[in-house]
Amino acid sequence: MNKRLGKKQWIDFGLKTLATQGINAVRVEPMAAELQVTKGSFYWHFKNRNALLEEILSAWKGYATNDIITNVEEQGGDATQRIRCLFTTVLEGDNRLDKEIRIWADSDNNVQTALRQIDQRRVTYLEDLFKELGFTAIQATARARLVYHALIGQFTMDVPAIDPFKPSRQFEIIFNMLIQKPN
Amino acid sequence: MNKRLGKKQWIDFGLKTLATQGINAVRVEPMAAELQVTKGSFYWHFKNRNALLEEILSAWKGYATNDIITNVEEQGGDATQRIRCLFTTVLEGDNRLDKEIRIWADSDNNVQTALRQIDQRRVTYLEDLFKELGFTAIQATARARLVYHALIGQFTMDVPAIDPFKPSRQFEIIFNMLIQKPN
DNA sequence: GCAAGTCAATACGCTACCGTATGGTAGTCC
DNA sequence: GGACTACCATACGGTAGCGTATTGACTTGC
Repeated sequence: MNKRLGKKQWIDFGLKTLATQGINAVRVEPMAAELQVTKGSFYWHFKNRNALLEEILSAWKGYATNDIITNVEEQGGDATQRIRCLFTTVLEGDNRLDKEIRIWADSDNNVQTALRQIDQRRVTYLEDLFKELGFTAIQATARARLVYHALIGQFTMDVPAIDPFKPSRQFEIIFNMLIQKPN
Repeated sequence: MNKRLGKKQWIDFGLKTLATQGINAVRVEPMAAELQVTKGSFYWHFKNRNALLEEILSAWKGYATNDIITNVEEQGGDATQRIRCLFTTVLEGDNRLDKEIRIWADSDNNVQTALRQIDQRRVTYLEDLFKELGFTAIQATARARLVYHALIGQFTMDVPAIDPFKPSRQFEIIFNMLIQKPN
């Protein structure tokens, strides 16, 4: 048993706490208690609470940049398949961290900025997929935004991702709607 | 000049503070300072902070129940017009309060419950509109959810509601997409 | 014009947390 | 085995905010 902690453990635990209990629960004394150490440990690794928050944010940036998109691209397939893949990946994933980051962003400008960049990147990716399907720029943009906003909305209200009764049916309807060319 | 405060002023100011600075800023001493009184006033009107929070929540429930839907219904018109009206009303409105309520709900179960009810009501309303347009139940459900989630997503990321350059164009695209019958 | 009722100021104790200072201990290096 | 490093405990002082108790002051009813 390695009772001694490293900086990484603190950051990981910070991320976990953020994801499960929100940014307000990321406080040094309570966390120290849960980790069975005192804050003496914390202040050895970090200048102050804010330093931890910054580390947490940049850890998330790492995850989010090297993210679903990469994953989807690795799976390959044509645009239709990739869109489908992206959907299911997001819908089935655990989005609590993303959600809490979004909430955190409401009260912290650095987080806000980081989040916007990630959002931008994702929307652009979606746009490209739709263009690949033959949609015009503006058609692609409209669709990409609609989808992305819906995805965000989906998990900020934590809708049970898959309706237990009519599961994939709705998914297919929406999917077809998005893919259908206008007129 | 009426320097004396009533319960209502406190609640209103609470709502305002919530909308502009989030639930974390709804604290009695800071609010008292801004209102140019001491907390002696607050504790005369309320048992404790939580009592204020409850009042705030139920005030919001009032707004939210007697809400956009009522508004849209008053405007009248057929389903298409009403959907269009609902869209623009929401997109042009000030959704900060709704957003902060949603954030608040993340850390308070009562709020969560209230919010779910409102969400439910709104989605159902949308569903009915789509049914009125001749969609089957499941088609209507899928569309209603997609739209609602997108709307939520739209303002939880605070996307500039109307893109300054291509304003209504995207709106029309999405609108047509939603209204078009499958196949 | 005086009693009741309404609102507010002040002063206090309490908790939760931040951050610092200082000293202690267990491994590592030579 | 002494020095050095990495980590942790303890004790302390400080702040923000909650809630309570007491007193004061203005307002209205009679």
